[in-house]
Amino acid sequence: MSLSDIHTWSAQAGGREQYEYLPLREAVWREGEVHFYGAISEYEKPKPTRGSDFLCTMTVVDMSLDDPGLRLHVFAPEAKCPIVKSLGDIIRFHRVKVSNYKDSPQAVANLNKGSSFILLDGKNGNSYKAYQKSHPTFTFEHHDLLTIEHMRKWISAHPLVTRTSDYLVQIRGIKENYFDLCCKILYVDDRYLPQRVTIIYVWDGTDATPRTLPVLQEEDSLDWATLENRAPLDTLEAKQIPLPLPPRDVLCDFPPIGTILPIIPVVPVDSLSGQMPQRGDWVKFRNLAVRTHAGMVEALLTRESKISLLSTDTQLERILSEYGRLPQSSAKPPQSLTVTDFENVQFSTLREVLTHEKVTYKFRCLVRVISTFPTQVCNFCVPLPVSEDKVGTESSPGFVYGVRFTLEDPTGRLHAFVFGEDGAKFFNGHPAADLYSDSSLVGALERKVQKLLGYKYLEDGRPALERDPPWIKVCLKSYYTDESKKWESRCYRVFGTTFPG
DNA sequence: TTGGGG
Repeated sequence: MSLSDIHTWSAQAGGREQYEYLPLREAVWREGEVHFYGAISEYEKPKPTRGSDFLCTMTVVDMSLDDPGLRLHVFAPEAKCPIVKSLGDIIRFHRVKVSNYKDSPQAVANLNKGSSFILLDGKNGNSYKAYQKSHPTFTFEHHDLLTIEHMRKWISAHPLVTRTSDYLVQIRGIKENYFDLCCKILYVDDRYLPQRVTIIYVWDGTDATPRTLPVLQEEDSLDWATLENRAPLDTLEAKQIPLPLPPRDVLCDFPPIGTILPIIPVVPVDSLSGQMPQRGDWVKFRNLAVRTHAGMVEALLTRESKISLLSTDTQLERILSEYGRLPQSSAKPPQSLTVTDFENVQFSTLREVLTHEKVTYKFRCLVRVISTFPTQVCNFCVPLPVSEDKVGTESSPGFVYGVRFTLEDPTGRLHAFVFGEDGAKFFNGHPAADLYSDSSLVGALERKVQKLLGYKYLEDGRPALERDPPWIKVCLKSYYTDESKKWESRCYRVFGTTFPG
């Protein structure tokens, strides 16, 4: 029995009100209102309109019209919009108007004007119970059962055709002002709800291409004692270069590789309630805007953006080669201005450092130094505290290195301290000294640090406004400063690393 | 009424 047999038969059966369900190819040509069954091949979550309704759009297909199918717009109060669970589900619509838009047929259903629908699972063997219905009562005859069974068989044998977009990129390819992205929702951060700021963290397994950074402003007024004790992940307080990351317990559930892209809705949060994706979902964002903030790429969800369902068989996974832990944009094999001890130790991503199960541990990473504290090289060394019994003796006080680097790789950012002997080793050939009395040493160190921070110079010798730090290898160790709050006081240090300069 | 693959 063909689909049109079923459809025609439906008009003849039974005694009460009858609906003739048209094959979509026929519905497209029919004047006035039509009824049809369709398999959903594309679906966009409901969006507010300028009017009082929400608009939910989708593409429906059947055996008579499967490429590209029929675009369907549903106007309805937010609470009545069809909420489709998976592509390939089946929707039955009554009283839909088909018209033409830009030389293609287009169907419009208006729930305020008598349109109604039921929504069913599209997979074989599932129940015939609608998982959503626009009205408390609806017709359901034997022929409905047959149609659903017939469509399910067809759906299982026919891959759904979805349109591709010229704007579709992976996170590693984000460049343009607007883009589309297929990605997994890792976390929806509502911590800043009082200010009604929500951040949607997404991932697709690829690394964002590193951005240039602004030159650092002089800012040496922070107190060292508070620096080491400040929680390294306390994002909102970080100075100059922010470390915006979800809380550690959330981060621990994230994959170890690939950039986490924050998507920030710049529409009223209320208008998003119906379309806010859930943790774990794979979705397609359409028409996101790009913003770069402190050298990190962010996406903005605007009024023009849309959130679409993605078919569940979409699987994206980075090939875990020997370079799986290395940034996708770095040279292979990696080039580095530094040399580390333990060259045989495998690289870790900064996310692996941040989420490692042990508080104290040692790692080797490929990172960029995106800022230093202090910013002025003449403050890189501090006097050793003079012990009581030495006060008044002849010996001049010694100096040690005391610098904090902000490190970045595609997976995260953290602060790492370069202290004492580890600092002297890092700044190879320049032992700690009273830098205020040694301008030639300051000059030598400045040249090193500017290389590290990726400063570029204009033709007249002035530093360019943008800089592009190179990749360097570093050994990192994690430790804590407070026995009673090990995780809260966790810090990182650079060790076993030499920067010949 | 509302919007529509930029």
